[in-house]
Amino acid sequence: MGTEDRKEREKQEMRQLIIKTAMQLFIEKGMENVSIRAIADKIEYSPGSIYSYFKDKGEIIHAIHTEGFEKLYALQRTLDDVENPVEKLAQMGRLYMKFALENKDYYDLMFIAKGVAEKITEKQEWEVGQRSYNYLRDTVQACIERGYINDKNVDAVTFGIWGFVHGMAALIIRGRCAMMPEEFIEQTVNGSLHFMYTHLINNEQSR
Amino acid sequence: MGTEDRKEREKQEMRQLIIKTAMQLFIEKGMENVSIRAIADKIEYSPGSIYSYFKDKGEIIHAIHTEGFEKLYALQRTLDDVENPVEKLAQMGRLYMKFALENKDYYDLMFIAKGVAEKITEKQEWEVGQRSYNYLRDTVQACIERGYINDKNVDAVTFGIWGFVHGMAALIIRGRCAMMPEEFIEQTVNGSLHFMYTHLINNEQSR
DNA sequence: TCAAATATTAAACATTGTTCAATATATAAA
DNA sequence: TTTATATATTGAACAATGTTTAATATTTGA
Repeated sequence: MGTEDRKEREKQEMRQLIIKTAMQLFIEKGMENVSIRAIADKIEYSPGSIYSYFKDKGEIIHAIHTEGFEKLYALQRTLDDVENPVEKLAQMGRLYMKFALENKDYYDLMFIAKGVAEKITEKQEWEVGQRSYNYLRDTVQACIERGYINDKNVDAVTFGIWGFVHGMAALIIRGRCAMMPEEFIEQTVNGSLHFMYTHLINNEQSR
Repeated sequence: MGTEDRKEREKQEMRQLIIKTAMQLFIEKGMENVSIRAIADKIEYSPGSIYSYFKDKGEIIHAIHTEGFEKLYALQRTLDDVENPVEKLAQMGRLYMKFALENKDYYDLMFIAKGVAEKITEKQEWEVGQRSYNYLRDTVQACIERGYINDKNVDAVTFGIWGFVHGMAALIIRGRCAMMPEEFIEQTVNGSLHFMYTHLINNEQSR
């Protein structure tokens, strides 16, 4: 009779509205300055109502978190056609930094914020992140197999490279770059990425 | 007549007691689960009293933050006698990771936590961190000057190397390493550090 | 011993996430 | 259409948070 389907659809729409509104407020006022009441106010519902759609605040945050991973993975997949794994790695680095710095709130939630990762290990919900990690790992693996990287420890290299880009992003997002003027950050990051790729990777003739 | 000196000393002792107690509770129950009331309880004072010694909670956190930087800098200075800048860089990397992973709460406060860095830019209180940064930068500079690193952009290289170690530390501390089993983390980090130093640095004969 | 300065307290405030009985609304059967 | 049942929504209440402040103890200097 279709009415149950509609109910379910409306429920999902409401969930989406809450998530969307929460994200708007996150960007506006910063993640920790957004209360359930503020979200409820904005959609003209009572605070208690939110709890018929989400178990708690953490579940809202987790939903946004997952959305972020979808976005990142979609970006990574634009590199599917890049044949040379070194070129792919270089582009992925730039793309990753771009994503982090242009979506600071998403990135924060995904990779920095406290109290988000804990619940994830409970469920097997890391999958959505695992996809992105594997995409990087496969590229590193290809680099090693084709002799571009002289280190057989795929996991160590992958983690190191991830740490490298994440580290810069995290330091910038969490405001730990007081030692350099704001306007130099971008070129410094570019310089660092360049340094990484010219030094970590063997040039063609050496393999 | 000395009584003012004593007053001042007692005030400082009280400040220290509060900081010490706060740190204890931070380690015990995690940074965000420590209330002013809990600290007050533990030292058998009223919550309000804390505010005669610290402007607000942020000032307590900031004091611990500064303590952390003292500890880190002291560690770095143990490398003063290492002549070879490459060796010094390698050791500094290991030492930095060790500090981060053995003092997760300090490290979190110093380099990850939100709401700590903001107040620092207000004052010129970044100095204590700047010292540590310069210590790294000077070492990188020496590496470049002696031809161990083929990149003239000192700041980019320094930031990149810092990002590299910070990134790994931050991912571990904030629980973003679900893709690898707990017991492999240490050896992976060691592998990454090794990868970094064997690839970023020219070997002796090439300079 | 006593007035002035200082330290400490307990109570109050506003804000937070969350719960829950009461109420309104929508649905399915008669 | 009316009625009973299920669902959705509300608003008040709770406990915990950081912080302020008027009242109270305590310490100080004469």
